Amino acid sequence: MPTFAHINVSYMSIPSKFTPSAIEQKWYDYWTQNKYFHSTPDARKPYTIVIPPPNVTGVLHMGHLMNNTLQDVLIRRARMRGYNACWVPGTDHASIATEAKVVNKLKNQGIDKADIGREAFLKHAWDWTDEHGGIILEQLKKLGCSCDWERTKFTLDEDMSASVIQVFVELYEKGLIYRGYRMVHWDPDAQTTLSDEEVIYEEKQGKLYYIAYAIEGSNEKVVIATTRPETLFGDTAVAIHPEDERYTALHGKKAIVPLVNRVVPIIKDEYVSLELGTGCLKVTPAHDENDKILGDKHKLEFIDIFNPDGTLNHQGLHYKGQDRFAVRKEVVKELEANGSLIKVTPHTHKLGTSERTKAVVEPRLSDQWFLQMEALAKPAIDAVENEDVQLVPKKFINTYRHWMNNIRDWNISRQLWWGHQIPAYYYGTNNENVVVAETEEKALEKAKIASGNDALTLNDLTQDEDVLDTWFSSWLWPISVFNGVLEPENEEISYYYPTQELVTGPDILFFWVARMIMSGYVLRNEKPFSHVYLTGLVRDSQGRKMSKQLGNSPDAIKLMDTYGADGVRVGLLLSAAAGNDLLFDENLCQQGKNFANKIWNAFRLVQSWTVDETLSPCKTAAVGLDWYTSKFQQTLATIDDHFDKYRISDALMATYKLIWDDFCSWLLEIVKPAYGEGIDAETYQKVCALFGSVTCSCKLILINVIV
RNA sequence: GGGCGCUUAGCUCAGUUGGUUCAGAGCACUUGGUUUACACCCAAGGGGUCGGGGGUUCGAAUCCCUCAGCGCCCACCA
Repeated sequence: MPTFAHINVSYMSIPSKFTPSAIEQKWYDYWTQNKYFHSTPDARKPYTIVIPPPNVTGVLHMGHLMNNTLQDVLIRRARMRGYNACWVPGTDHASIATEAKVVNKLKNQGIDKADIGREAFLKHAWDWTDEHGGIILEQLKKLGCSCDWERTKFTLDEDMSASVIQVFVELYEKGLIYRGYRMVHWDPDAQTTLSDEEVIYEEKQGKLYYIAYAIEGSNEKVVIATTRPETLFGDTAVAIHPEDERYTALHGKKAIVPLVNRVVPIIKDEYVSLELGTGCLKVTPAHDENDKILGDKHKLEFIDIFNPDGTLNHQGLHYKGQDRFAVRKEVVKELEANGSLIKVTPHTHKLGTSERTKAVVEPRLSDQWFLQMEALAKPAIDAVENEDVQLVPKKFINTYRHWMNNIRDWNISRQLWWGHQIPAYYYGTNNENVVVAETEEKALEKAKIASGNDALTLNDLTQDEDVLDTWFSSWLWPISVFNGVLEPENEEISYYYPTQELVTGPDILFFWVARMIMSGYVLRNEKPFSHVYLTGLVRDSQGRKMSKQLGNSPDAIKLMDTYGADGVRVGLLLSAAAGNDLLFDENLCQQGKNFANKIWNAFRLVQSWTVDETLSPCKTAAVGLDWYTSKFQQTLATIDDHFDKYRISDALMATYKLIWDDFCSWLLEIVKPAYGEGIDAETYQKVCALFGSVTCSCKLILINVIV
């Protein structure tokens, strides 16, 4: 007896090994023998999908449901068509997000991360991971995802970590990775740098402050406009446009920064706009990217006024130790009191905020590791442009190309502990020399050679404190899960790579997809996947983004309990046009649940019939069967076509109508014997066969249909 | 500021190369039926100047221009 939908939630784990497993072989035989689906000429070739690894301590949300249902449908279809389908699951250590959670947890216990040190902190982080990790994988099983579970990977697994380190070393040796003192995005909450992609610009209503700076040796003043008066402690120049006639009198003069009374030069630079503000600019080289350029050009002093947590350091004088935003208010008051504040006007501007912590990002100068991107981007751009890697839907090609053509070097170091520690080792009296190697021992060898000093010992080496950006491990995912970094020629990677599909959201097109394409070419000179299916965002029925704050995101687990995994899967797929956001409505899950029940009821009906051997084949039924058989073949071709074009919801709708309207409402009604009467053997047999085939087509989507 | 996309029935969306298979689907709705598979059913039905305006064409939801509204991505401007 079959178990069903909302009653029972089960999952099938179908392992795919290099040689087909027994279960797999059984599936394959079943499909080929029954010819419900034509096996393709490519049958038995690998068909691989690597899962976008969810955060290890994460919980299933609507996006996951959508994403993984799609992957499951694709992988089941491949399996049915006779491919050796392999779907690799796994989780991501999510450096910054996980570390933030652990820091918070410790804080609640009155423990400060800095006090306990790296080792003890990592112990806590691993405890946390062991406790919460893997929950999300169990939830995926509940959703019915037929992953190859014994292949499950975690980005901090030993071999995965070794892969990351090796790639770092390789790219460093190729000269693609370098260390540089740059203006980077600093997240004062997480106290780490961020890559450009991790900064989200949000429009904020701010103010523009007009402040008078005195001119040295005169009673004149010059008025500058700024949105950040608190940074005046770091001012080391005032800039004007060389041809600005309003200010020709200032050429060669010096200005006095209020409050600090620092005498700074008035510099001339074309960069200054004649229209904006007052045409006169304060220059804070340490805290603004443009000002840094001016600072370098005019050889200005760089004065860093902030502590890592966003409070002011001793440069902030009497504001030392106070938060930057509190200081802004106080500085404005003080300026007003001494008459330096001329006026304040409202001003909207885009503020950079941290993707993870939402903190306002601070531009900050520091030593960081970078990966040169320009050379890596070239083959990756070509791959997408000539459709060697196909983006579905195509509209994302433009976005992709634009980003890739303007790509900047990737800041890959993070001032965190949870992650892959950078394999760079410093030595020398001031740690001024650096070597990069997979292990401490290898580093020591390199250091000895580089320094010519054979007496160096491990104690003379200090490893870089920083870890790598999480995405620096994710970008290797399709390769590293098959151990393709450490053993580039191994059987598995040669067989499974490149993979066929990547299913993910457009929000990580740059974070992840583009970088995987780049890593594929730089490490293996081959694309990582042939198709990228970009799903839409799941929104609520009013079109709002699902978010914790709004509380409009349904509990994925509860949803499955209410409607069954099948109901939820159908509900999501019904509106799953690629690349379009979908407005999620629970009614669709209800529809999905109804669909599952419809099949269940049809099964009960057929089961209830008793065969009467004395009856000769019914003629009406034969006509019905012929009609339905042809209808079925026709629809099957349509469904296949929809799938080939990634029109998953259309494929589902075609299946839905075939079963509901054609099979149930027409065929079964025609064939159904009158109450109390039996059915002839031939008709019964044919109906059963057709029923088997009809459920085959929905097996892609419904996981529990077993007849 | 630059780029991309969307606007079709009450709702969510299809509509691929412009032409009697182009005005569609599902849900919702209305009416009738059915009470021994399923009220999670069956049948029939109503409902849209395809965002506004202009143009190209024998012919436009489909191509071009323009306006309006919505959304997304990118960008260092005080």
